[in-house]
Amino acid sequence: MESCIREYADIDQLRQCKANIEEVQTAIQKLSKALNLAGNEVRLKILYLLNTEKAMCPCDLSDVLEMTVPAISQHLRKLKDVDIIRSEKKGQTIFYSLNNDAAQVIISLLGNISTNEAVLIK
Amino acid sequence: MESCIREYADIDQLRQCKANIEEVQTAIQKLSKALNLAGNEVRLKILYLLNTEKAMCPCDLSDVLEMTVPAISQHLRKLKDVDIIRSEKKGQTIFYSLNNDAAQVIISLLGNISTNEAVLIK
DNA sequence: TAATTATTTAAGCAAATACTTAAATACAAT
DNA sequence: ATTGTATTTAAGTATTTGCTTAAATAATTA
Repeated sequence: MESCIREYADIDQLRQCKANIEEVQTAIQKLSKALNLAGNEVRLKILYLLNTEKAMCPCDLSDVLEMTVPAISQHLRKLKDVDIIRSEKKGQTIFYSLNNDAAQVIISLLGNISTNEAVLIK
Repeated sequence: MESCIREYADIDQLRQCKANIEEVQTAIQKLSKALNLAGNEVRLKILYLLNTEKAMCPCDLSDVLEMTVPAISQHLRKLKDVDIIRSEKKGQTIFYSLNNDAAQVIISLLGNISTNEAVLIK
């Protein structure tokens, strides 16, 4: 693209950056995917609830979050598709819970949310 | 909505959840907003670069990320709108850098990305 | 002052998102 | 077997998103 013409553009720095970015490419891609999923108010609430309540069914979540069951179900599917949550069937009820391995990043964000001064976003 | 009819639905638990959610409502809203911004591959790369390079201009970012300048500029604006980043003008160049206060959450996520086993997302 | 460079803004558009409602599936109970 | 409950799936739709290109601003240089 070579859009920089500034003579004081540090060509070496930029080359370094490109190499650097390429190295973390897949890690960033995965992280952004996880953050994108958590970056939805409804889904973050679901994750928050699963973190505090251990396990909940779509029906309960629908109640608590005051949303239709299909809407909840579709969010759950997205989270399950990337293994952030897992499901366990008991009778005709399906209980969802956090998959602690993959949800680690998000759990750490949620952990201190109630007493969180770190969230200074406008 | 009252979609749960299961007799073993713990009504008290659900009421507790609702109260709980209401309490963290604004915190979750803010956090999801931040995560949503970071949950975009291009923006996460920008944040990663700003974290390692201290400050960069749209022009440099355009070079490194191989995207048009307007595309970069629009991402920067979104990040700036919520004060995750700030800008400093030097001549006709505008240098963007992380606003450590508001970017704290994200910085902590990026900090260990290169050696990150925590990101197990598919 | 005119041309160049860095950046933003605006308009347009294709793709993604998040809901809605209706239908399908699966299990349970009568 | 039939009805009822829990859930998912599918189709439709309005909104949002992230780019594109072109034009507008602003600062620098010739």
